[in-house]
Amino acid sequence: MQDIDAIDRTILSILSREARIPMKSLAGRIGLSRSATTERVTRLEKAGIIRGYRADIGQLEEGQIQAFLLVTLQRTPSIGVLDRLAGFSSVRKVSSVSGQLDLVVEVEVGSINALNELRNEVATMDNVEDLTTSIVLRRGIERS
Amino acid sequence: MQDIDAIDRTILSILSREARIPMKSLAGRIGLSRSATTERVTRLEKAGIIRGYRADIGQLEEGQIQAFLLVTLQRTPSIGVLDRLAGFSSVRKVSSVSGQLDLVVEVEVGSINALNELRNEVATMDNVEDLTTSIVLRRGIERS
DNA sequence: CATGCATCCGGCAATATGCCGGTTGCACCG
DNA sequence: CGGTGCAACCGGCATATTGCCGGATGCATG
Repeated sequence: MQDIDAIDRTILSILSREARIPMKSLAGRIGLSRSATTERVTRLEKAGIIRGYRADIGQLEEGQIQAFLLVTLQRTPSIGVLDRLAGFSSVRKVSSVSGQLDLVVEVEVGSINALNELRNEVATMDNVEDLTTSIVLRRGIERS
Repeated sequence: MQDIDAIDRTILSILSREARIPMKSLAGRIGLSRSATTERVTRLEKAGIIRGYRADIGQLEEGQIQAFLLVTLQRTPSIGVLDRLAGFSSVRKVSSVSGQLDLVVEVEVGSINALNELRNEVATMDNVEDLTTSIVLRRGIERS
C-alpha cells in the first residue's frame, strides 16, 4: 500500500482514542475482517504513522514540574539546537513555530532546581537569543 | 488502595510507552501475578490516573495546522476562560502557567482561516488581554 | 479473637491473537 | 489472451490473553 485511505483514517482516529481496543472490535467498527484490519494497523506502524501506544496519565507524579521554554533564536533555522534539546531526557516536546518565538519546548522535571539548570543550559546554547520560562500551574483539558 | 506506590509508578511508566502490552507481560515485568496487575491497572483507570490509551500518530493529517496561542489575561485566575476554551473542539491542550503569560493553548485546525477565526474568538473573550499566535512549522521530538 | 478489607494468587471458560493457506481483482507483459 | 505478480481480503486453527471467579493472606479495628 502507499497512501492513507479513508479506512486508515478511521483506524487512526479510533486508535488515537482507544489504543487498547482489540483488533477484532476495531475490525467490526470499520467493516473489515480481523486479519485485514491487523494488516493495516501493522502497515501503519511500520510506516511510522503510528509511532506507538501511550497511556494517558492524568495526574502528574508527585513533585514533577512541567514548564514551557519559549525560545527565540539568533538566526533560524535552528540547526543543532533541536538535536541538543532532544538530548535532554526532561524535554518532552519541541515545536518550531512562526512569529516572534522560534521554539516552544515542553519540559518535565523533578524539581525547580532541575528546571533552573535546564533553563541555564538551554539559555547558554549557541544561537539561543532569548528564553522565557513558564511553569505550568495547572493543566486544563488535554485531548488526543 | 489509596496512594500510588512504587509498583503503580512502574506500571504507569511502562504503560505510558507501551500501552498495548498484554497484562500478562506487564505482570511479568513488575513481578506480580496477572490478576493483581490487572486489578491495579483497573484501579488506576477508575481513579482517573490513567485517562485512556492513545495511539501516537506521527504524521499529521494533510492540511492540519497546529499552533500555540499564548494568552495573557487581565486578571487571574481565569474563571470561565478555561471552560470556554475547552469547548472548542480544535483546542488540544490548555495549561495555566506562571510568568508573563497566563495560558498556553495548543490547538489543531484544518486551515489558516479556521485558525484566524479561533484566534479572534479567543482574543475577544472577556478577560483576555493579549494573545500571540505561533503556528507550528515543524515538530521535533515528542515523548510520552 | 472475630470482622472487614485490601491485596494477592491460581484456575477455567470465553475471547483475542499469530500465523497460515486460499480467494479475488487488477495491472503488466510476452 | 493467458500467465504472472501483487496487494488486499477472508476464514480457520493452535496458542496466548482476558474476564471472572473462589480462596489465601496480612492487617487494622472493635
